[in-house]
Amino acid sequence: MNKLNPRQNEAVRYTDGPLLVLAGAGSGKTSVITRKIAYLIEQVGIPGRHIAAVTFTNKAAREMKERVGRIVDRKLTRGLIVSTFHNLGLNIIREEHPHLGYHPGFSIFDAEDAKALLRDLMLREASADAGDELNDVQMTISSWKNAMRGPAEAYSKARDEREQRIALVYKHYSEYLKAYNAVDFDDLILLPVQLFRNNPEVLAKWRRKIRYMLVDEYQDTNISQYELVRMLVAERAAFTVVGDDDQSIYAWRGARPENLAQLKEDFPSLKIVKLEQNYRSTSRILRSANTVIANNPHVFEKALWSDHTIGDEIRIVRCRNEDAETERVATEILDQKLKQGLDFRDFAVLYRGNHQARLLEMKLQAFQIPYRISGGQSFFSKNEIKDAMSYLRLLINPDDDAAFLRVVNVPRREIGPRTLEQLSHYARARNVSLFKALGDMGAETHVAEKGLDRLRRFAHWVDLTCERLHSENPVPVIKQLFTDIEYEEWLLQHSGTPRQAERRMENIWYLVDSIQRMLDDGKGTADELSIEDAISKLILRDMMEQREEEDDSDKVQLLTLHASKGLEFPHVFILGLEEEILPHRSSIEEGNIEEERRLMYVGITRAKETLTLTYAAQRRQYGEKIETIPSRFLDELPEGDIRWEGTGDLDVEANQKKGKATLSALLGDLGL
DNA sequence: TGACACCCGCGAGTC
DNA sequence: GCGGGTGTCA
Repeated sequence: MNKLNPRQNEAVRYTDGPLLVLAGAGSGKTSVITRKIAYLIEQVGIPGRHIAAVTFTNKAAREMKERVGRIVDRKLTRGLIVSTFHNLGLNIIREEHPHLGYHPGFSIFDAEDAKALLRDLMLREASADAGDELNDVQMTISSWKNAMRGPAEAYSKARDEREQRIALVYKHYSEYLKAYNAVDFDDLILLPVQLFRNNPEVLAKWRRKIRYMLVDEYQDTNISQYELVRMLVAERAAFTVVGDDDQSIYAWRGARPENLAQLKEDFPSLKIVKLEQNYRSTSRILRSANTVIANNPHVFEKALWSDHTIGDEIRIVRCRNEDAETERVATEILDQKLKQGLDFRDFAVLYRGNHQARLLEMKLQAFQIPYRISGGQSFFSKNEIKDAMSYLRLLINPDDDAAFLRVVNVPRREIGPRTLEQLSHYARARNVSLFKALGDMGAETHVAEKGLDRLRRFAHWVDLTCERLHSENPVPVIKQLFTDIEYEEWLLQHSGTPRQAERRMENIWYLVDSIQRMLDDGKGTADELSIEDAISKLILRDMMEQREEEDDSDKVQLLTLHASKGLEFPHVFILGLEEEILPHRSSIEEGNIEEERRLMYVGITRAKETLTLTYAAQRRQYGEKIETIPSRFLDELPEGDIRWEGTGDLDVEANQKKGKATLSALLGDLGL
């Protein structure tokens, strides 16, 4: 899509004031943002280093960066910020850490580290009951942070005893993070906001730096993210935000679609441009999406249209039970692939909950259909990567207790829980990190001589490696580290097969390589990274996707409706169009049907050519068979654009026959 | 440290 | 009904 339509053009060229672009699904919003960056640099004359474009995911940031790189001269994009909110926050914190009381090389606790710390605090302080589940505590603290509420305020505004207890844990949690020279993900946004509030000069400096700001997926911003944007753009209000209130599906993790309407109040001169031409789907698919979403109240009205053909009817397939449902999808994929000469990658199956994928997976395997499940284990949650990252974190910040505890006995150094408990007791009494405690722990402690000895040997080795990391070429030092600890041996002992161990070791080398690449990339430029910078950036980077994209083999895509946002597929199936599934039971109970409807809307608008909705008349749920009720959203579809199938019963056997026939046809096709 | 019994709870998942 | 997490043995 090289030529912009009039509305897109307007969105790109309007730079006189604050701009909100309401971008419907498939209306080319990424094009608008990238073209606008080019326009700002080339036509308006704002140097790239004074422009910041912010997204939510690394993937989106990467894509945008790449697209800008394709249309703008590399020299002109120097210093241009295209990053996630969290990366921008990290850069601000890194540059301003003295104002915040952090030391260089501070650690970033991921959700797991944070959880471990909270678990520890809850056990220790007994300030929270067993009734306060760990996840619940973590979520509550996170939501307070996202709403920019500190521990003191959280305590004073606590509505009940439970919240008071959590506020106390929150207080200790913050203190410990600070003591560990660590921040969590929420802090990456929160700390810059607090910094800007308390230091007008620092804020002024960043306002001078960022002269124009663009925000993608604006409906997904939470309170603190919006505040960050608002503070940075100030009265000058040189910004463009792009969003779609109908695709707001993350309220449960703090997103505030209200921020769209709020913008109009905070910036009365706000101009609004609507992108309503859809370049993705057939008009039947769009009409269906429009009529469904019309059942939601709207602050901003919009209607998608397309000049594509009318396309096939939306099919609603009733199946007898969930077995028949998933089997139907499998056989249909084979059938359509064969009849229409399609590839497996042309199909996507969407569902409300991850568990729905399990049965589907089994059926696809049975029919030997290759598939890819998104949302699987990410690169950074792999154990070996977590180990490696913890070693690196420990090297740049020895006070990082979470990292220390993870690696102190990996591989085995025969430092057991008893020794560690005594060390941690000692550290707690003196309010220092475990590593520091180790440094000045004397013979007066009750730590057994053997344990102490082993701990000291470990500490000595860390110190030594630390020193070398800063005085020598860092990457060979890191490689040496894994040799030192005989990590490969350890993997061999702890993996199922030698092949698996080998693969896991390859992951480690891949990680080391990317550190090398990050250091090389910035060499000699203003973006040159120190080893500390590179490591902390890595914590926020998901390299998994890059790896997967290399392997773009021909597979059916299986994903949740949430994970499908932003993607498109020629042929889409959505499973489980049933009350209590879509809309989800808890949403019905909470009275939050609107977000479920948006989820349905997102699902429908993923489809380019055909859309098939299925439901099971009977489903096993929590062990018992229940008669289901077809989803209310089915009734909201335009009657003229849908076709019901399988309303008669007994289609399971027919399906199975059809499936077998298709399978043998396929095998015949392959000459098997 | 691993094998196994038992119990719980059942939503989506970015950084 | 089942997967995952925890606790308890050897």
